[in-house]
Amino acid sequence: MIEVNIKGIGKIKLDKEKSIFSTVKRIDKKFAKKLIAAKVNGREVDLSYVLKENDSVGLIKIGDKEALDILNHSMAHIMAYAIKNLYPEAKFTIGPAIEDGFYYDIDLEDTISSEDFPKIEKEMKKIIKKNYNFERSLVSKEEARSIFKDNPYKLELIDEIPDKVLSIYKTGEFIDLCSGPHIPSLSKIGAFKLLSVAGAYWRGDEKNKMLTRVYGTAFFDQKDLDNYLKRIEKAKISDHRKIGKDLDLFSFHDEAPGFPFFHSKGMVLRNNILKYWRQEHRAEGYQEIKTPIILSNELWKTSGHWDNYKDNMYFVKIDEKDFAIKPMNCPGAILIYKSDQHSYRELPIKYAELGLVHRHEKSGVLHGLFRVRNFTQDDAHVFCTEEQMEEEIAKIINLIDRMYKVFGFEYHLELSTRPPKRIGSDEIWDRAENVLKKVMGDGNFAYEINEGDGAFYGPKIDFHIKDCLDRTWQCATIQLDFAMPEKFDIEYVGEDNSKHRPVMIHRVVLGSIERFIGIITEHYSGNFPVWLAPVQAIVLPISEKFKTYAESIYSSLKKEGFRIEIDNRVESLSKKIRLSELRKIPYMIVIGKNEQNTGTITIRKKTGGDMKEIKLENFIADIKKEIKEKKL
RNA sequence: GCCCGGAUAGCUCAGACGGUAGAGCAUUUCCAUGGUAAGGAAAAGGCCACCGGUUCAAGUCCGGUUCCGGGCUCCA
Repeated sequence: MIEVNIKGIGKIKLDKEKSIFSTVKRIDKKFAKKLIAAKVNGREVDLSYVLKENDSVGLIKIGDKEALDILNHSMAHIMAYAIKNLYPEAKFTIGPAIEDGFYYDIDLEDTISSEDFPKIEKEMKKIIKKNYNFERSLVSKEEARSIFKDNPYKLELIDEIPDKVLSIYKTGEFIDLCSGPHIPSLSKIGAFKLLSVAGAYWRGDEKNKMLTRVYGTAFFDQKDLDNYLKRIEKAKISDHRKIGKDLDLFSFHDEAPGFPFFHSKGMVLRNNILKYWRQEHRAEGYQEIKTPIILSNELWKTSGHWDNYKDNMYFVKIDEKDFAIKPMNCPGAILIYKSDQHSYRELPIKYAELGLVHRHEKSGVLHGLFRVRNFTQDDAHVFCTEEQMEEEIAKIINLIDRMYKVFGFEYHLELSTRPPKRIGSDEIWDRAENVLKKVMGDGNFAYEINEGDGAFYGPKIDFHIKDCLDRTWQCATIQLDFAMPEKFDIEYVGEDNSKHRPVMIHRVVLGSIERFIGIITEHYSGNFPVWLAPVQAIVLPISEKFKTYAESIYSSLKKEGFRIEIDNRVESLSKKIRLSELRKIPYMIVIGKNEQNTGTITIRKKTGGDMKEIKLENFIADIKKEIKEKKL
């Protein structure tokens, strides 16, 4: 007689050891059908797991996040099985479940393209029809080595597993090294689809062989797959590269790969963001500066960039002397600090700089405005005393929080600690990391730790924003730096009339203005709030008869400073509305006989429906209020 | 940088087997003077990314280059 505790069911006595599935089935047959796997004493196991005395069991059923992960992981095996059937020489490496799907990395002589997907999917369906089980068995390391003797990747993995006994799973003829668990039956698979194929280095190391990675996704229900595919489609139409082109915001050209061109409508976004940015920074006591783009190599040697950042920098020669195009703004700010003596009374000194930096990025990583080779950082360098730094960091966090709210962003924090390649002593790093931890702790900010990801001169707090494809992007960062002041030997005169070393805080709020514009474009799907919209309203006369009145409305609004257009073309109203909708202009102003007679205008909001005939001055007051409040 | 794929009109895309280019939208003009997401007609618009090769003949086949896309590595 053994006793186990099953969460949601309670303590159960069994007269002999039984599997989880048969135990639950005896109690609730219907419920058992929904089961996918279980967690015994905190470890995920198959439903075939045989219960032991005192086991504490949590059930994983359809609907749980873990269940979907297990399904996807099982699908990776099925896909591998199918690929093995079609490409017998394929060597399999790892095939995990990931967010929204799974992949398998395969060493393959043939190339697979998305055109091969139907063929592979068909083979997968054939396998699923056979309704195999995932048969788990335990083998010794020696047995495992002999089973996978032709697969150097699996052998490498086997050698690294500390356990003496390894688990393998057999599905039909396909055997894979795997800790499991798996779905109890292939009949649980509701729907699946192969999504894409890509290259991936073995173990993510670019020195290793490039493997073929096939991505796919699976769900318990066809409807869930359909919804997922719809979501992907929706993300595609929010893509800032597409919207940027459609709305004439920016462009890229072969003549300057990775260097964005901003069109006049894109500049409206940019200038309005910066206007707001300057307003916030003035209020916070920042002084705006501007430093050169080209600076002597000597400076970059002093700063440590030459040793730590050279591969990402561009260089030029001027009058036989070597110069670098700045990849960061800090040395310039330091030169300004050094151009004068400073007293403790002046601190903190906060230099803000919208600095254009250039960084050489590998060609394969360029990605619209998200990843470019030149960008404008909304940078600032705070020079302060050690006593002031906590307060200053807290102020920066609050500033970032305030500014992100205006755009309606969610974000999370990460603390990046000392990287292998760095300047400054371990004591300095300890101190700096502790200060950042303390400030986040005091402010009750949850954060993750990103081990070894700090800048070469100091640890940092990073703010990550989520975009429409659920990718996260680093925007704001706060970096604490004891090293650079040392290198540049900067100082202030203290209360005691002797010289002291200030601490430097590097920080950006929006990060890169270019990237930020990309992010908000996706965030709003191009439907910018009125304060940002490149065109805020468009006047649409119903016919030529009302041209004069329409033009008078247009010029009144223009005079008020709004970004306004008029569509005077000889086209139907429906067509003009459609085109304005496609251009995502927030307000359409329809002018016809009624409006002319009563001296009013009719407002049509982009969202449709909501139409009203009002007086021009009321509209002006409304829209001014909306702009002032930066209404979302 | 690496793997796979792509590049045809301003935009979105068609173009079997090689025989020198086609649609829709946008643009211009004309007709219709219109009431809330495409009124009708016509015109104009192309070094088919670039360089080379095969061929009587290349948008199409083969090399190479550039750029773009999906990933990997890296990153604001």
